[in-house]
This record gives sequence, structure tokens and C-alpha cells, in this order.
Amino acid sequence: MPEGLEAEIWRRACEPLVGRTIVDAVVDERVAPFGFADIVRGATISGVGRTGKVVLLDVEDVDAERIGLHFGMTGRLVVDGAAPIDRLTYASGRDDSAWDRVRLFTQASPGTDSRIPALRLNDPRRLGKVTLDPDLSTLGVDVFALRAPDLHRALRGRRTAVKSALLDQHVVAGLGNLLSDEVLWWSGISPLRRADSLDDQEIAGLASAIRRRLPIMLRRGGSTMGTLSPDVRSACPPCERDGVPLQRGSVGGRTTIWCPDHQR
DNA sequence: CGGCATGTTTCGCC
DNA sequence: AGGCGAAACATGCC
Repeated sequence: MPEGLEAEIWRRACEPLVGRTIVDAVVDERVAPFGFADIVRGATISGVGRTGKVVLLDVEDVDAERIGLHFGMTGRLVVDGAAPIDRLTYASGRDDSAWDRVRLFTQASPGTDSRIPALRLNDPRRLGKVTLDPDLSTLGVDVFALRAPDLHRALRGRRTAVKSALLDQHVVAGLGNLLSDEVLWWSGISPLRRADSLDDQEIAGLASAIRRRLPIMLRRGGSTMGTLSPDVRSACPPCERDGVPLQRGSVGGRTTIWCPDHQR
């Protein structure tokens, strides 16, 4: 489930943590840097941020400045016992505490129960991870800030399929498999097109589709709430726009759904 | 049981 | 040197 939209939803969910102090951390050592719990114990959370698919907790008074939360394919975030996104379409809807990879406990404050972790990173497949002071400098422009000139720069000189380029976090940070298919569908561009073959108008259209669709899907609840929903992806019904059966294939090593008629 | 899954990293090949 | 594609990773679910 985690793409940039989910990361943004979880970033917002983390806002109530600002001002609290981490009194304990329990982590699965396999997904955390060495000594993570000892380093963050005593940290005061001073802000929350997000870059691409990474949620960031700014921390003070410890030997680190930021905690990075990465969700892999099946990671999800539970804050103060509540999951902002409950439904995992491609994973179980279960919330098994055995899958908790990170638990942060904060000091008791009004309205909170200190026995409940303030934050849980719950991830059955364990492809997510937690980091300290993650290097974000290699990431491309964030998907929420992206404008046509950014996209133009990002795609220039790339001979790979445009979909592969969109999935590359060094090109654009925050687009995942579902969002990439979605914005290509809306902009009428085939995922198979060479990235550097898009003309200015197509790049403007793609950037515009990203800018318009993201807020809508964010309001609806995430990457699964688009025209190419998981149901559509599995059934490949006629294209909502022109009635031609949607096509399924593999692009950039990922299952890709597109309309062979209006996406050119 | 086989295949598939919203992601990233690594390796080998140009 | 760096872009590119395939494989690997780990585990649950249909």
C-alpha cells in the first residue's frame, strides 16, 4: 500500500506526536540500524515530514536529527493505536502485533495511554525499515511538488520506458506502481513509451495529471482509490474512458495496466 | 501448491 | 561511469 500518498496520510497522522518525548523503543534489529533504540530513547519529536515515500520524524536532544520510516510493500503505520489506513488490499487486513518491527513509546500525556505504543511500524514482509538521518539527497523531486520543468529534467536522456522512469525514486520521489499507472492513464500516455520520447505537451499533461489526481486520491484515502483500482487491475474491464478492454503486462518488472486505445 | 503482491537493493552487462 | 534489467529479499494470501 505504501506510495507517496500513504506516506503523506501517515505523516499527517504523526502530527499529534510532535512535542512528545520517546521514553522507549522496541525494534526488530533486522530492520533498524545498530543501536537504534538506545539512540532515540530520550528524543523529543519536534516535527514530522515526508519526502517521497519516506515519513520523517524530526528529533531533538539525541545523537540524531531525524528518524526515517520506510514501508516497503506491506508496511503500515499505527499511531496511538489507530491505523489511518486499515485496509491492506494486497496484504491481510489483520493487525498482528507479531509483525510490529518498530514500537515507539512516549511519555504519558493528557488523553494518551502510555502502555499503547505511540507509533507502530507493522510489516509482515519486513521489507520496510527504520533509519537514522536518511540520505534524501539522491531522491528525485517530490511528487507533491513536481511541476512540468522538473519532469522534463527528470525524463531527459532516459531511454527506458516512461513507467520505469516514474517508478525510479531517483527520478521522481513518491510514485509507486499504482500511482504511475493511474497518472499515465489520465494523461493518455502509454507506459511503454520511451521516457525521452515525450514531447513538451505530453510532459505538461503528465505533470498536470499528477498535480490534479494526487489531491483527489489523497482525499479518497490513497493509491488504491483511483480509476485503476485493485479490482480493475485484476479484472481488466473495458476502459472507463473509451470502452476498449484494458491491457495487462509487465513493464519495469511490475504488473502494469493500461488502455491500448487512448494511451499512446 | 504455484503464483502473485502498493518496494528497494544488488549484481552483472553493456 | 552510469543506465538498465533481472534477480533477490521475506512473507502472507488467493
